[in-house]
Amino acid sequence: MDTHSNCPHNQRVSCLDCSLKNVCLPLTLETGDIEKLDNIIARGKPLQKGDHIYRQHDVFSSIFAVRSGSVKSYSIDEDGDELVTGFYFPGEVLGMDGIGQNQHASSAVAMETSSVCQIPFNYLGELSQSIPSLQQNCFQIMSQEIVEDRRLMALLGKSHADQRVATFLLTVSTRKSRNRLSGTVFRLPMSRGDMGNYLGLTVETISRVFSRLQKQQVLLVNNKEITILDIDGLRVAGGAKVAVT
Amino acid sequence: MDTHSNCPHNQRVSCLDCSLKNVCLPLTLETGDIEKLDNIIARGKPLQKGDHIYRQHDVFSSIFAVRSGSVKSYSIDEDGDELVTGFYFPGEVLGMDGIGQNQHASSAVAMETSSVCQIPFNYLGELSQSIPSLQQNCFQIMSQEIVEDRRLMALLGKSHADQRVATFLLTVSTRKSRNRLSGTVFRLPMSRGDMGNYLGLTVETISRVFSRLQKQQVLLVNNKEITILDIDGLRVAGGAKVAVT
DNA sequence: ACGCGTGCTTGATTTGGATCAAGGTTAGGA
DNA sequence: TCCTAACCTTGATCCAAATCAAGCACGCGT
Repeated sequence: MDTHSNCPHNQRVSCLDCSLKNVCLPLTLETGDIEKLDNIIARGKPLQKGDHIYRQHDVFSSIFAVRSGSVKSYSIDEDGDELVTGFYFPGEVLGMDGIGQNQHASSAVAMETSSVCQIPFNYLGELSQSIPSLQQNCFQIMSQEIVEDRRLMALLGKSHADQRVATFLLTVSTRKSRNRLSGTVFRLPMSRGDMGNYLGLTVETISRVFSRLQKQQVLLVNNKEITILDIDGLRVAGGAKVAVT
Repeated sequence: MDTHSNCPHNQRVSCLDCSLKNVCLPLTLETGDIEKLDNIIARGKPLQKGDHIYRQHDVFSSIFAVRSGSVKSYSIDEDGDELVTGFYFPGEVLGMDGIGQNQHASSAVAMETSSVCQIPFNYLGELSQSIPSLQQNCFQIMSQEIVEDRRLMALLGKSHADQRVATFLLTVSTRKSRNRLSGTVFRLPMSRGDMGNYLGLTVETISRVFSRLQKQQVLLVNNKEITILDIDGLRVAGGAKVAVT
C-alpha cells in the first residue's frame, strides 16, 4: 500500500495535513483541537466503486467525511424503488440523517474509487462538550444540510426540467470550485439515471436536456465529462433573470 | 391578560408544567435539567394570525418551539415567488435553518392565534455543553428535520398529485395524534394555496384532489375541517400496497 | 345586515415530461 | 480481442397537471 502523502486516497493523512481541513469538519478548529478530533477519526482502506459505507437500517454509530472520490446516498422506499437522496464530494459530511432514529435512514455507496474518514458520533458528541466551536460546527453542518434540502425541495416543487438540471450543474460547479477544482470542466461521477432520480426526472429527460443545452452552446457534454461554456446562459436556463446592463 | 394555567396561550407555563414536555425539546431531560432549560426560554405574548416570528435574512439568534396554534415557514426566491417550506404544530421546533449562515433562511408567520417559546441559541449551546442529553436532543431534532425533508423530497420527486395530498394528510394526522388530538377529525390551518405551494401543486389541483377523495368516501371536507373516513383508503391513495389479509 | 374581497371550486384547453420503443455507445470480463 | 450488459440517446405517443376562465361561498369590516 502506498503511503506517500500526496496520494489522494492515502489513509494516514492527519486532519492537520489534509488539504480539506478548511472545507471539512475541522473548519474553525485550532491546531490543538484538530489533534483531538484527529484521534477519534478512523481512516479505512480506499473503497472501490460500488462498495457501501453503510446501509439503510444499520445501527447508527458514525458520520463520515469524504476525503477523495464521491459518494451517493439513497434509500429504498416501501414499493422497493430506489430513491437517490444526495451526492457527496471531498470535504462533505454524510450520515447525519441517522442520528435521530439511531439507525441510518439511507445507504451510502462509493460512485468511484474513494476514501472516507469515519467519525464515531458518540466520541464526537463527547468531544463537542469540551470544544464549543466543534459543537457549533456540527450544528452548522446539519443546518446547512437542511438549507440545501430546502433548496432542492423548492427546485422539485416548482421548476421545470431544464431549470432542475441547470441548477444541479451550477451546484456541482460551486462545490468543485470550493475544493479548488475547475468549476467549468468536470466529471459527473453519477449515472444519468441517478441524476434523474435525484432531480425527479427520467433518464430520457436528462438526456434531452443535455442535448438541448449543448445545442444552445451552453454546455459541452462528452459522456460524463461536462464543460460549461456559458455559465450565465446556464443560470438563465436555471431560471435567473437576464442581467440588466 | 389571563394567567390561568389551562389557557392554551398562557405565557407563564414552565416546561415542567407544559403539556408538550414529552414531545418538545425537553423530551429526555430530567427535572433539574428542565429547570435550567426553563430559565433561558422566553415566552412572549400570543401572536395573532399574520404576525411574524422572524423574517428571512434576520440575524439568527434563537430557535422557537410552538406552544399553541400553528406556524408556516416560507422564503422568497430570486424571482420574488413565495415558497412554503414547512408547517409547525405545537411541540415542534423551528428556526434551525438559520444556524449555518447565522441568519434566518426563511420567514415564520403565525397561521392563527398562536404562542411560541423563544430559545436563545447561544445559551442553548452553552447549556448543551453541560447537559449531554440536551445536546443529543438538539442533534436529534435537526436530524429528524433532515429525514423529514428527505421524505418530502421523495414525495415531490416521484409522486402524483393524489399521493402528495394523501401523504400530507397522513403526516398531519400523525402529528395531531402525537399531541393527543384526534388524528381523524382536524382543522387544516393553512390555505389551499399554501398547501399547494408546499406540495408543488396548484390551488386547482389541491381542490380537485379533495373533491376526488371525498367522492371516493375517503375524506369529508368542509372548508378547512377535514374528517378522515377511511384511513386505509387514504394510505392506498398515498401509494401503499393493498393489505394482504 | 350588507357589500366586497379573498379564497375555493369546477370546467375546458394546453403542454411538459413520462412512457413506450428502438438503435447506438461504452466499459468490463472472458 | 471480442462479447455482452449496462448505459445513453433520440423519436413517437400519451397523459397528468398547469393554465385559462368563470362562478361561488365564506369571512371581514363598515
